[in-house]
Amino acid sequence: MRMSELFCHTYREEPSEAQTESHKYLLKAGFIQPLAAGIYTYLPFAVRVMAKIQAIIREEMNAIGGQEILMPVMQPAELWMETGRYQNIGSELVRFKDRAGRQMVLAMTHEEVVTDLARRMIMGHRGLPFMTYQIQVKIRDEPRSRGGLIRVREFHMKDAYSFHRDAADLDRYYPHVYQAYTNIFQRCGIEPLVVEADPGMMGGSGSHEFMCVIDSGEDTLVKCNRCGYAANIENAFIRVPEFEPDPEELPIEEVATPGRESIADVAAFLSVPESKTLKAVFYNADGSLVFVAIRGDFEVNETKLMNILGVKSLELAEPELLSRHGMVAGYASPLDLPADVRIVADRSLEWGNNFVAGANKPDYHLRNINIPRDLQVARFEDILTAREGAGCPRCDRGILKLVRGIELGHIFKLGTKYTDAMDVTYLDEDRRRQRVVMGCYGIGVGRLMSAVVEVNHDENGICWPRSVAPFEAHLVSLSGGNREIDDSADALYGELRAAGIETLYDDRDESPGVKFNDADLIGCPLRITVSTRSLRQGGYEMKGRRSKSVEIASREQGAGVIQAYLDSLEILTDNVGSVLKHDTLG
RNA sequence: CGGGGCGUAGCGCAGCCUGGUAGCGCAUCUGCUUUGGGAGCAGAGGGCCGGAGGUUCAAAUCCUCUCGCCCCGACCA
Repeated sequence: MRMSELFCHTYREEPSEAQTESHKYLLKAGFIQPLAAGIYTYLPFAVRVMAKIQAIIREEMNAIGGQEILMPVMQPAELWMETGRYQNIGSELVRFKDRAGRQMVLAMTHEEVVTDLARRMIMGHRGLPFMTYQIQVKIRDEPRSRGGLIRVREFHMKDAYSFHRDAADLDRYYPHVYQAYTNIFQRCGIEPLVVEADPGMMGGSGSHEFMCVIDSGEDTLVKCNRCGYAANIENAFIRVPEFEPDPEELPIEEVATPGRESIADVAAFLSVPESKTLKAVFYNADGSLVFVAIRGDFEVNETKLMNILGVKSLELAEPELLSRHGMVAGYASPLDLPADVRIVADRSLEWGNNFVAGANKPDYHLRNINIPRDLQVARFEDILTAREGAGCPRCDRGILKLVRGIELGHIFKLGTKYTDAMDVTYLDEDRRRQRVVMGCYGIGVGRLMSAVVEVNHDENGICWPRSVAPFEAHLVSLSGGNREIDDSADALYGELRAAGIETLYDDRDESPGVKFNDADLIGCPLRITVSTRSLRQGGYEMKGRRSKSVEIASREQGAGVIQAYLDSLEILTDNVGSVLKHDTLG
């Protein structure tokens, strides 16, 4: 491609709205153009990168028996009512009426349609298992888009769905997807961290997220320093700590704590560690008040709490709701709770005694609250947030570390959530009607492109891995009107194209500085310069974008030596369908 | 949805406090010179100052409302 004809231009100034590196460079180098909040046009460079990512995804999906389909974005709301998600999902699901007044939605994911498809297509056990996938636009009216392509309202997702005769077959298939996902991310130049995750609105029995570990990531992850345990903090557990309770339970005692409302203030005022306090956190869960009791030094994990309560919405209770139930914010007591207030006690309360808690009147706390002496708890739940330095729940001596990451892919064992709701069955060998079991597997394509940039850049621009670079070679001609150099560069461009090397040819009438800076910014893995200097040295200069190593290729050697140099730059992890290739679908 | 910030030329910004002819740099176009790290000179084009009301002789500037964008939080496969 000649840059003089390319529909794209780079920017000299840093775009002001960009906060993350990938957002900055994708805008500055002319890969994307914003249209509205979280909605972007993909320009030629981005389209080329995404096409390469998609090609990798297709290879890996096909290698585990996937068959590509394409499902509609515009869907009748009926299907979503059938699974209940029409009612359960908030306004991020775009709803509208068509001209005939029928209720419609724009697909934020495709479980409903694919499950409907399955019930039309599955006849008997001979038709199982199978896996279909698509690369299709998803529409999610996110409450807050951010980070360039990291969180957007319209994006491309590879979503795959597998259908099985039973859970055991899904269990057998799931590791193949796991492996294919690992291959995909590695081939794009990212070593993923796989974490145990919360299935969220998707439902199902278990899921794994494939994360790109980077400080700018929006998810917090825990990782054991000794064993392989890793989890999204939403779903992370900790080892039960060693704990030495006080030798005896002391009588309850009321103490004045004027103006001390926070755990930190109360603990300091009474000279006790925060772990000797009982923290009361109030939530408005689908409109009703929930009293959460947790040891003062821990934080509530709201994802876990929502799962336990089985509610759709959870937010901190507003003061009015508290007072309506006779509770006093800052001094609330778990004792003598009104009957209509549900209490959820975290298991951290089992790891202590003689707690300090609110007295349920302003400026007073109670010392020496003991469970179950003073407070009967039907059941302790795990609703605490894992923290740095906590013990690993899987091994004896491991310590958890917190890292940040970007969620690139998510795989779910959905089970029968959708096939139950939509009644998808098959006849087995004994002519018994059986429920179909599902898995589903997603990857955000644009987000993956962004993550590749987050991980592969320097202060001058992007350093694309060869596997997904918009072009392999960036040919820079510094002719300055010199006919010999123009001819020489033109000839080389022709040779490279003939040799099948994807080349971006900077034939513009620009100064060397402009061309070199653009080359660094755009980030093709190999830069080739033709200039009076290079010709004097015997040919063309080859410079690796990442390695910055420079070599001269003679004019006679032509494209062959460039191909060889390119091949030497990066060892591709060419592991299509590796490891688990056999014994899969199809 | 709460909190904060910002909307002035394609991009980055100044001007606003203290009302009085809308500016700067880059980019674009023309000409000449220049060509190994964002060139020089000369010239040119480009604006409903986000929008709507209001105050005023006069509004980019002051007031009210509104829309949009960004950030933090809530939310989120």
